[in-house]
Amino acid sequence: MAAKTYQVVLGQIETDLAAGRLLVGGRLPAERILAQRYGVSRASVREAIRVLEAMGVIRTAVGSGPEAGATVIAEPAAPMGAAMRWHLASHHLPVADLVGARVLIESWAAEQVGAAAAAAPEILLPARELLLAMDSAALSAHEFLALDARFHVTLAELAGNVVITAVMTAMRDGIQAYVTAAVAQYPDWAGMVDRLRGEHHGILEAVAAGNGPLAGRIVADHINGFYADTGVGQN
Amino acid sequence: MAAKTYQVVLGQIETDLAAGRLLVGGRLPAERILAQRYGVSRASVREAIRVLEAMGVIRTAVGSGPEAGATVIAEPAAPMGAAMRWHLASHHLPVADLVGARVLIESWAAEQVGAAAAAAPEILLPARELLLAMDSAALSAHEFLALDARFHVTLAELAGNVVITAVMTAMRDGIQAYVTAAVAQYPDWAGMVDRLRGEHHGILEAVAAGNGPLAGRIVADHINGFYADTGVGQN
DNA sequence: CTCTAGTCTATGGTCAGACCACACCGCCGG
DNA sequence: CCGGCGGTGTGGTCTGACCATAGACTAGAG
Repeated sequence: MAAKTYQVVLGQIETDLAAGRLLVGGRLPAERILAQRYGVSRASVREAIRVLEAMGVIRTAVGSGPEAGATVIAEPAAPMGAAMRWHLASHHLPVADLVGARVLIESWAAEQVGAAAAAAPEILLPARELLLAMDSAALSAHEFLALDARFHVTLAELAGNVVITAVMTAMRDGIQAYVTAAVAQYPDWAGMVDRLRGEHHGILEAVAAGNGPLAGRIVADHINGFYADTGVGQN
Repeated sequence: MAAKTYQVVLGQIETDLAAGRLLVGGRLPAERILAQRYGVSRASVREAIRVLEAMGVIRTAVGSGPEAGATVIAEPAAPMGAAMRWHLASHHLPVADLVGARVLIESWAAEQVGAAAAAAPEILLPARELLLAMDSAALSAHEFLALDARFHVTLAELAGNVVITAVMTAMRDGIQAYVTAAVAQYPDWAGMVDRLRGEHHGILEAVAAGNGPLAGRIVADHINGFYADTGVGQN
């Protein structure tokens, strides 16, 4: 199969990226320049740029000045989240499998963080602040869920593995709409919030105590319990 | 931020997909038709189609007949693999993190499969055949690695979680070039192959015996050992 | 001298229309 | 009956134009 024109452009850009000629924070040449340089039409360059954008490799902006143009970024979670959304939409990615993957990844992350927190307890500060914010009574379900999502992603981040963080973020992105929809119909949301708060504190305490395995078990129960009660992933 | 034209098109297609108006195996209308239907230019439709292609949602082919056009597919692993390649290239995704994620996912998968194989041993047949093929002495390093990759992905598939399978496939895709490059410089490839063969059989035996935890441990050692010896991910 | 408003310019965003390459489908002549 | 050959629908690519935006520049007013 002969490479399509836009794939040739992608190959060139990948080479530049790997060789360090393009750095994160730097900018791609203008579309018209790239078209001329590679001897292709601007339309083909634009198709390549669309793919790069979808892959979280660049961000485009119109106008002039240092913020404009195609800037190289590094957002590995974005394409994975988008991919999960698309394949959830096409009904070929069961929500239950996402839940299973979350249990695996988050319980592992909790274990790791438990070990790390024993040596450097201060790393847990961001997570503590999120829990404090979630203890506020005046939160809407939507706000609470947003903080909840950040709490889980933060814990995963603390495990210090970019791949795990990316997958975790991607799953939250993909699943968010389903959670919001399920919660909107949940009869006893106030009670649910109370329980979630308690479980969150349990997780953080276990992690802070350096008890990784316990933290992992609580996380697993926390996630499984939530999805079992709300019915997300049961269809 | 006003939605760009191609994003509008993507939104329409996502709606159709979620509503079941577009099914896997079905075909998108022709680009010219879509352009007319949404009142946009064909270029914008094409940009949307490029994104869908990158997301593993469609496959395009020229010509006429049932195989031509944009066919809806379901390849969630493809975009994740591509994303990992891109972000490995931009040096913002350490190979070591990929290795860590592999250890987590594959050892978990081995545990799961161990439990499942106790009830239905025949599910291991494809994995057995791959090991037999790998025992052939006449394999080049490249061929061996290809079978090795399939063995690992097959084990992950047997765990029956689409997300895990996708992430696993993606990691193999992303890491493949690095492994090939490292192996090409490895001094004692013959010895390495012998060891890998032995470890693979050990994994499969533990799985077949229903000893999930043991299988998980062997898998973890197998992966960590390989990367430690070849030096992949140490830079 | 300073500030403001208007203009310039570089950039991505979008469009229209054309032509090519390809692969099936069906007609028509042998 | 069958084989070649043109029709037709599809994506692939190019050209060239114009619009929208946002920073940079500049001339004029105060």
